[in-house]
Amino acid sequence: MKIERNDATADLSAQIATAIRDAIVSGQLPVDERLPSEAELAEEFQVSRSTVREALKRLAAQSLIRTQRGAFGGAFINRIAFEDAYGQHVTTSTLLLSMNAVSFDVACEARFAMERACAPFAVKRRTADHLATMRAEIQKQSKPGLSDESWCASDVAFHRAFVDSAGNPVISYQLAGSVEAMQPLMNMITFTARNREKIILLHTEIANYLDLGDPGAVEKILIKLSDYTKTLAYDVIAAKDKEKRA
Amino acid sequence: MKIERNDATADLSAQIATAIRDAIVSGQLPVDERLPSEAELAEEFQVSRSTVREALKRLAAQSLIRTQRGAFGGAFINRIAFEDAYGQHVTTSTLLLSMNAVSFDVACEARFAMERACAPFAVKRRTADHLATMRAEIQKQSKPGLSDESWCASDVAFHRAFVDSAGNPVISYQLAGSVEAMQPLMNMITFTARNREKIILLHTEIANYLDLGDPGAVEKILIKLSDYTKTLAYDVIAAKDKEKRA
DNA sequence: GCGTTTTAAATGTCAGACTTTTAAATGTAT
DNA sequence: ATACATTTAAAAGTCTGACATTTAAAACGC
Repeated sequence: MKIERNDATADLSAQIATAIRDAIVSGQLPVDERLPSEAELAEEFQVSRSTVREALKRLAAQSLIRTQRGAFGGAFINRIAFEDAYGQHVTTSTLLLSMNAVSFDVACEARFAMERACAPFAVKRRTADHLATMRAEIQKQSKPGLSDESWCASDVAFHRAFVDSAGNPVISYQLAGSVEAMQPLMNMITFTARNREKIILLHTEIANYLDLGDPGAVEKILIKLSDYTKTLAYDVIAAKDKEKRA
Repeated sequence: MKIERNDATADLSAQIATAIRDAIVSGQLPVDERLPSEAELAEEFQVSRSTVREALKRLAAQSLIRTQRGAFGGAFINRIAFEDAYGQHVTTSTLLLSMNAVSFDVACEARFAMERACAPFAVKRRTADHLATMRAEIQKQSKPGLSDESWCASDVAFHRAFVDSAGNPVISYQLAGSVEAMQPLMNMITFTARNREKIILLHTEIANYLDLGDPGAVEKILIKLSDYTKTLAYDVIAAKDKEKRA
């Protein structure tokens, strides 16, 4: 591994983390390879062990390495799992939306545009399992007395099943960021029984057309769902504005 | 902030990082809020300062906080910028593809499916700037003697401009992961002059139809481009297999 | 040969000191 | 009084050295 500390202004631990990260990303360090021990790295980079540890924690936070205690333990290059990547992506996306005043419209547009892109693959590859999951979520959504939060969670689960039915893990991963990150925004909406009824109808139509294998129809319903979601959001925003002025 | 350390098996620094992360993600800590000093956090969580520091470095690695030295410095909740999120997303996606033996087909399908989803918005919102960038990249690609690496970089720049022309930052962010993460895979392909010529033609057509405002045509070209890219990849894989057997 | 114990190597944690940075507070001269 | 220089204190950054804990290999005993 190269000892290249480019940005001399940054903290030592950040420089070291970057150096190791670059080595990992560029493929110089194969998966499951063990890094030198903390003491050895400290010697190599001419810093204290604490500094090395801080660098390693940075890498661990990104799932680039995992550490194992004990003899023959150490820091190992981690094969990043889809699961880990999901989590990070969702966290980042959620914060990105909530902190940057991304409008509901923009987030909604992005999400449904990408969901529509799943339709052609979903009709080809959806399994009975996917359809069953979607229909189970629809059942849940029909239950009276469901809290807004549980409703939204079920909504996410439904859409997740739909996206997964496209049978492409990369698409599922990328979309996790858009679909799940919108949940906090959706949670702001108070869904009336009438709202829910309409959405459940659209969900049912999606499941049905997916079953029938009509991608065009699925896309059309998704557009309707997107439009309706936006309408509901408008009402919430309008109500808030009114409140503010009062 | 709550002192909740759920997973007693994890390292203290990981537990503390999780506790603070949860507080940030759930919105309990507003942007630019200052966290207590390291010494205060150490007291609060009843651990040493080093342990707190390791926790903070983990959060810094995810751009959740930024630290400032000096009096009135400290750790502040960071407003995560699209730029930071881009970088993390690209790093994670790149490793996800390279480490998990995601087939070229799957990655390619995901990428072009999502790029196609941009077409309707791109034709509506593309500016003269976007078109100029795309055409400039096409010019670059026509230069003889361009290295494969430079060629791929320009290819990414072209597609990035196309995606950006959809005028939705969330779409741009999500797609960065798919488009840029494929570059290492694309780099494995050796592009002959003839290959490049064909791709340049398709790029030109995309720019032209974008200019004309025909989303259907753009999508068709993107499908052609996707198919052609897959063909080239097949050849590389076939050649490698042959080499292996020899 | 198999189970147990020992051992050594590694990470995890702690305590305390020192360095550097930074902005506010204070002082000083015009 | 204002502008500039100096001091000061708070905080992160770094280092050193110690000890605790975990773990798998090696040594040992039966």
